[in-house]
Amino acid sequence: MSDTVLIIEDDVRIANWVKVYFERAGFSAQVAHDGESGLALARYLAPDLVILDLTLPRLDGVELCGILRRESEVPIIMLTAREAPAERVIGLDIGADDYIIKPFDPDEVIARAEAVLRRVKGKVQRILARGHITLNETTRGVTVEGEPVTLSQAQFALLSTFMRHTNQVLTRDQLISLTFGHEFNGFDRAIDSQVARLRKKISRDGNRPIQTIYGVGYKFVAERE
Amino acid sequence: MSDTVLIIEDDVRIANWVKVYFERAGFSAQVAHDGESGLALARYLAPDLVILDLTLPRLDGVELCGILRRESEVPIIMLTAREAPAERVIGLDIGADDYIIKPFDPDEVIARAEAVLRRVKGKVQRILARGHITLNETTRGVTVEGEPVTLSQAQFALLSTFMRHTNQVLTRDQLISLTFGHEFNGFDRAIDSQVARLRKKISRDGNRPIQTIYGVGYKFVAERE
DNA sequence: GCGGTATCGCAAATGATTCACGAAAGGAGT
DNA sequence: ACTCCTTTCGTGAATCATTTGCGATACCGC
Repeated sequence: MSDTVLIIEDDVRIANWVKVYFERAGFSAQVAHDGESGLALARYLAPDLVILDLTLPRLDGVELCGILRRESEVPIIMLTAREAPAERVIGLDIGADDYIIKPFDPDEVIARAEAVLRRVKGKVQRILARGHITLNETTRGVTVEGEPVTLSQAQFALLSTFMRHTNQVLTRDQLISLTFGHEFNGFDRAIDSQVARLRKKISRDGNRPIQTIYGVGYKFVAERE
Repeated sequence: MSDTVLIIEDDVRIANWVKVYFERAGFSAQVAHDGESGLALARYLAPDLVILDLTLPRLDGVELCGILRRESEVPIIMLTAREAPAERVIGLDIGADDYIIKPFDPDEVIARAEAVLRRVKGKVQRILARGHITLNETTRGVTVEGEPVTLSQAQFALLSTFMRHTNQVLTRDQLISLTFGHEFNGFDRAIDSQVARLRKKISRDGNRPIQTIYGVGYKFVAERE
């Protein structure tokens, strides 16, 4: 399923040029040449991304950006004239996700578009909840029995690995490669320290989520005893 | 009640041409042909909008724009000669709300004028409030526990980014691209300085909204501890 | 009792903060 | 246009804080 892009740009030559590049990159692209038809098309198509020129006939790009923002969450990339910093700020303040200064490299447009799409799509808060522990990957917040706890980077990553493999026994090597990849500078017993520190922070009375499997490794369990 | 427009343009032909279009669009329009009489007329009429040529006899358009800006809030649209990017910046920096490059389509002038008027009149104050901090994007004012504080341009933009992503961890790279776009001249640790300066201004006893996430970045939180 | 595991503390490394300096930009007054 | 003053902001050094690998020792489970 390819993403559809709506390009609103009054200069026909530029519009088609950008369109071709988007299509070549696997997008489905549509073009509008003035603000009003752009708005109409945006409502009709519900595109995944809007490329919006700042200066447009019939309905200004800034205006249009504000309208689109109020009506949907669609990511917007503004095209601005070279050296127009004041308008740039306006464009961003009004809710555009990115902007590109003319004249631009079409490859750059594609790259930015993909970056914005990645960013916006990943905006859904990814929350893991197991038993009395929640882990929010967006806010990087961890909660134990409703209380927030603060974890270091490594501890957070380690807990994330554990929670993604609940009720599964993991050896130290598995923990290391799942959590840190293969760029870990310690021998496998360094994990013990991290597990100890993690345990100290997320264990509560009668609830020790990380169990030791003697001679094998560790297991994260969610149920209370 | 129709809006009155003051057109300050030394080329009599162009001035009248624009005047006719404005009147046809329902505006009441007046014309001045040099800077000094333009200034006098502006003071006398208190127009709702000024169309201002960049190059004027007796009193330069840039000068005039600055004077008008200091004396009132009247929106100003500059008319600039094609291929004068440096002057464009000056025009906007000096406080114009928009600019149009000659030669222009008169319909475009009307459209821009209406857009600017909508923007200025629709004094929808865009205010962000998080905890004890408020940020008014329209007036560019910031308040901490009811007290106004003054921030630099960059600090304001940075705080705005933080407040738009409350409770979300942002890396330095994210902060830079969200706040300044891709035209940032510094390496990523320059953000540290700005965060420090911003913290100094918006932190209060027992309330440090910008948290450090060691090894990751920063997080703006709204709650008190 | 023995090999595996927990706990603790330390020190090195990494990251963050603070401070001051200087360049650059903006503004005021002449 | 020129000068002087102020503000802003990136940079780097010094300082401070946190993290974390690792060893020593005590503790378990089998």
